[in-house]
Amino acid sequence: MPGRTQRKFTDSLGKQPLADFKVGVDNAIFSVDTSQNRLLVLLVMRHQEPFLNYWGLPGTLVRQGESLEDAAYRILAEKIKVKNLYLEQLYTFGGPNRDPRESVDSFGVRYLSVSYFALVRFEEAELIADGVSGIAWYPVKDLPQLAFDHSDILAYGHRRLKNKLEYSPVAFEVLPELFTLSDLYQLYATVLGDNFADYSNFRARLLKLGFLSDTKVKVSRGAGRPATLYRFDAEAFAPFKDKPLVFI
Amino acid sequence: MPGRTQRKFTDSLGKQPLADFKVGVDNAIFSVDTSQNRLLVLLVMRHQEPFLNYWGLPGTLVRQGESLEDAAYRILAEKIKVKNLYLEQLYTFGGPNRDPRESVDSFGVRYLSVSYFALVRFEEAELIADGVSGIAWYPVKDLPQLAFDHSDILAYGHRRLKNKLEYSPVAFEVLPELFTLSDLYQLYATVLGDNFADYSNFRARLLKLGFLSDTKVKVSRGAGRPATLYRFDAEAFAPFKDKPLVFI
DNA sequence: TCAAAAGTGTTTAGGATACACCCATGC
DNA sequence: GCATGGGTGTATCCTAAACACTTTTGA
Repeated sequence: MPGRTQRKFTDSLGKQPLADFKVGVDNAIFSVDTSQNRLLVLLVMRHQEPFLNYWGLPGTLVRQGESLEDAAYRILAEKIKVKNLYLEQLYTFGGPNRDPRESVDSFGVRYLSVSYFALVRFEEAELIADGVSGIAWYPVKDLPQLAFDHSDILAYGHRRLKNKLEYSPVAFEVLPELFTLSDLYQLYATVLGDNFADYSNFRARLLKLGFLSDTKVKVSRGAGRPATLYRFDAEAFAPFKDKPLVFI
Repeated sequence: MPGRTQRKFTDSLGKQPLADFKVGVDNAIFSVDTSQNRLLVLLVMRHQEPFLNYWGLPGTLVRQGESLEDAAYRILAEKIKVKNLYLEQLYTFGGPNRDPRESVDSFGVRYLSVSYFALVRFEEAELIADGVSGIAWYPVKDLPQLAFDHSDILAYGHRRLKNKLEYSPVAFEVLPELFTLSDLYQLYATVLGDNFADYSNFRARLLKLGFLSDTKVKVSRGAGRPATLYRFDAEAFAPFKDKPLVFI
């Protein structure tokens, strides 16, 4: 489990031989459905053992000549088409016996999982249905039982996503180039939950920071006053790198 | 490099066979020498290729039946004796060709490194000198050239340590059970650098939070007014878990 | 008695929070 | 006109930050 550890030493293995590993990559791919205020995660139905017919995170084993990150992009590209995304490494799970395959089809080969988390734009993400395999967005508040330790990975990814939003401009990787302040607010509010600042304060704070440039263009969406479109100005954001809680 | 990534997809490997891995664990072990206000990191001199006679992080390869964390504790215990420590996983580096051994002595075996970072109490840490191997504390501000990508790992570990201090009670894992507020302040100031709050404000803030219990015991260290010894009250800290910036 | 370290208090400026309120549009 | 969402302003409270000051010890 990620996080804090405090433990006694256990050095009693003597001089065991080295373990041989296959390395897997599992992706926790999130998106935000702003129309329904839901945070979603991409799950795929497994069609082979172990955990046949369970939902799980899209994953793959790393191939020769392929970097970990390459593998993460490959499996992502096999499941959805997106133009914009944010991706970063999460955590590496590697205890012995975490994967049932270790006991059966192998001579002591261990399976290690490097997990990645990604954020993609829901509206532009096209799921790739290959005819057989189930693939679907699930609300993180209402998940089925998952294969392996994928619920742990997901919980950890969710926590990381919330933290990221608070200090880094990930949101803009996933918003269209031009967006309204409510778009931005919706995204924050649905990811961070309800005990989040109110709209007018969020608005005032962000505008004051000065890295959102007003395009003067208005857009009308149904009823109500038309909203101004803004653009994220990466240069103007530079001074805020490494500063905590920019967005709170 | 850890952190943000945004990149085009590269799926052009066709159906390569899976890669076989050996998995290494590298530890960035930090400690704080409060008497000299320096943040230190533990380095060992390498006595074999690759990078013969370079300094590097203490590391080892994972053995059969051993978890990643077990391996991290094992290598740590081989180098120093400590009673208290904090240890957590950092990042996994696993691109092809990051380790020179991949090209020579193996048939396509890849080397992957899972890095851990640890914080130990400087005063109680006893280096284990095995006669031959060099092993030493180096100030992070003044490092020699390191083997592999160990400088990257270290830089990342340092960043993580600074963040941890700001919201989590790691400091108390590494302070004696009873400590003075200056002890605590020194630790924060030397890790976080000089643009840190002044002593009196730090003091006032922490006491107000209410998870430091006054033991009423005074201790005199040379000249100056004797200091009060405090104890960290984990229960009283509970409400602050998951709250950002508790300590700065 | 003086330097050194611990501990207290005060002042000020900026930001978070909670609102009340005005504006522009579709129907 | 009126509901709907966008946008502005203001009063209050709190805390960060800077700094002056007092207390208690060893030498």
